Amino acid sequence: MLSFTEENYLKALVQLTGFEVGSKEVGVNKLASKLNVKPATVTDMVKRLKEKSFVNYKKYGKISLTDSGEKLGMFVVRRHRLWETFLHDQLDFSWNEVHELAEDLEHIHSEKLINGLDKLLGYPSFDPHGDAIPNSKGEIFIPFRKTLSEVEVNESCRVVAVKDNSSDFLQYLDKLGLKINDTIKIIQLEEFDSLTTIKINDKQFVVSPKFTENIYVVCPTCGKAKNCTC
Amino acid sequence: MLSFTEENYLKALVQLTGFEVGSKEVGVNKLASKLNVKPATVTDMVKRLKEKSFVNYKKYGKISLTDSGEKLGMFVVRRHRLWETFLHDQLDFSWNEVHELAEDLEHIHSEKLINGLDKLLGYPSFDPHGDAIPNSKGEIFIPFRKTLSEVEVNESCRVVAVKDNSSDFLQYLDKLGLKINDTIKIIQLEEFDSLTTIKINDKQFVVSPKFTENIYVVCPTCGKAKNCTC
DNA sequence: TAATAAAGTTAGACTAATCTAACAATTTTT
DNA sequence: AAAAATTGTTAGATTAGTCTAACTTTATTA
Ligand SMILES: [Mn+2]
Ligand SMILES: [Mn+2]
Ligand SMILES: [Mn+2]
Ligand SMILES: [Mn+2]
Repeated sequence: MLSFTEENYLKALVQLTGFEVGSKEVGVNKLASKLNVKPATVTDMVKRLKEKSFVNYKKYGKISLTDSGEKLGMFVVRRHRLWETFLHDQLDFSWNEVHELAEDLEHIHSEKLINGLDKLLGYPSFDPHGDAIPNSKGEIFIPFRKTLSEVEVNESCRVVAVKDNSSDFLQYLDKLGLKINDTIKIIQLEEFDSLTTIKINDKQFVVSPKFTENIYVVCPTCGKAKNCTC
Repeated sequence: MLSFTEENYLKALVQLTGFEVGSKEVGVNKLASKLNVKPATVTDMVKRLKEKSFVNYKKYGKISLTDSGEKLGMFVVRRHRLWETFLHDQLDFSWNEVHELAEDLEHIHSEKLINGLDKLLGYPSFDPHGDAIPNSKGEIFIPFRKTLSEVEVNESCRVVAVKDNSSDFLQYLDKLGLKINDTIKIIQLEEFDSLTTIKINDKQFVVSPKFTENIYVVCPTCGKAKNCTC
């Protein structure tokens, strides 16, 4: 059985090498800062994870997940996102309250519990932040999306997810009244400092790249993010 | 914040000194065997709990809970029993599957979560085994009950709780088809070896004291266990 | 290519929770 | 009251996960 800590390492590796763009490998320092521990600690732990065949690694080299490591990490993500959905849908938690608690709940080991939860929630595909939920086989299907910063002036788009899940950002979105599935129209873009004027539900706001780069959107008509001919 | 282990000690102390009959104090050996650790381990831990003012204790003396220790222990029991009820009522777990999982879930710290669960479940008073659930103030109300072994021949009674929560016992009850709220009639008692003939839903069984001493019942008419004049 | 910077490792230490084995105090029995 | 049994404590060891400080390897830059 995996310890909480081992699970956190595997989940972090999935997040850093799995569904993020870029490489399938990661360095000790990056993993350490993701987990808020010192590099020395990671070196130690990675050796143990290698012992158990969850990672590929050699001294001074990069770290990557083995198939079994990736699968286990993916299940932690599944549990995390299902709990977030449960808290949000069944217990009326807001989207900025669910993450912290899910960090604990994700370590409860029971396939029956998690599949029961999945059923209770109606087999949701996305969590309250719009992130895809891995299925009971550990498979995840992430739809193509682009960030709001990639949308042209005068175009409209539909919000499908939030990239930055921090409580600060989510509360800012609440202040703006922005929710998943809302439509945003780009009114104007100031090239000089990238400040963008947008319209959400007929209300107009000026937002910075910190906003536009952290909102995932698709075409409101066809639901695609690429090659949309609408 | 309390560790899992500290919480388990406080819960065990509540169970041994709180709602069981008898003394409000307990010895190191008894606590050790309840927690499946060695007495030496308990001595150590009890010193730490005393440091934090959760127990009263002096060398070679008995252990008892302080008010704050009892309150915290009672909240662990509340969480445990609410989770058991959730698993049973919402996720269709049987009453012999809930305990083990609740042993883990009871350590998730969130007042909001637990009160949300309480509301979702309709503020239940009893868990799937018939045990009283402490309320959000940490108060518990345990109704008077007697064991089936105290019921006279030819009398009927209603099952309100199960004393032995072991999976083995619960599965035996399932085999007999016995559930909370069922009515049992004592048909005959063999004084020699205390074997008892009972009737559950018109079916007759011969059971041993291991059964009759582990089933809590009340009068089917007035719901009382003492001074019933029905 | 040599110097410097960045990234990674090692050694040694700490804490919480546990154990075993030896010992000490208390209680019960004779 | 002495012996025996029970109950509880102490000392020393172990394990997982973490840290700091010193050191080594690899990468970047001049
Ligand atoms: Mn989250
Ligand atoms: Mn999420
Ligand atoms: Mn239980
Ligand atoms: Mn119970």
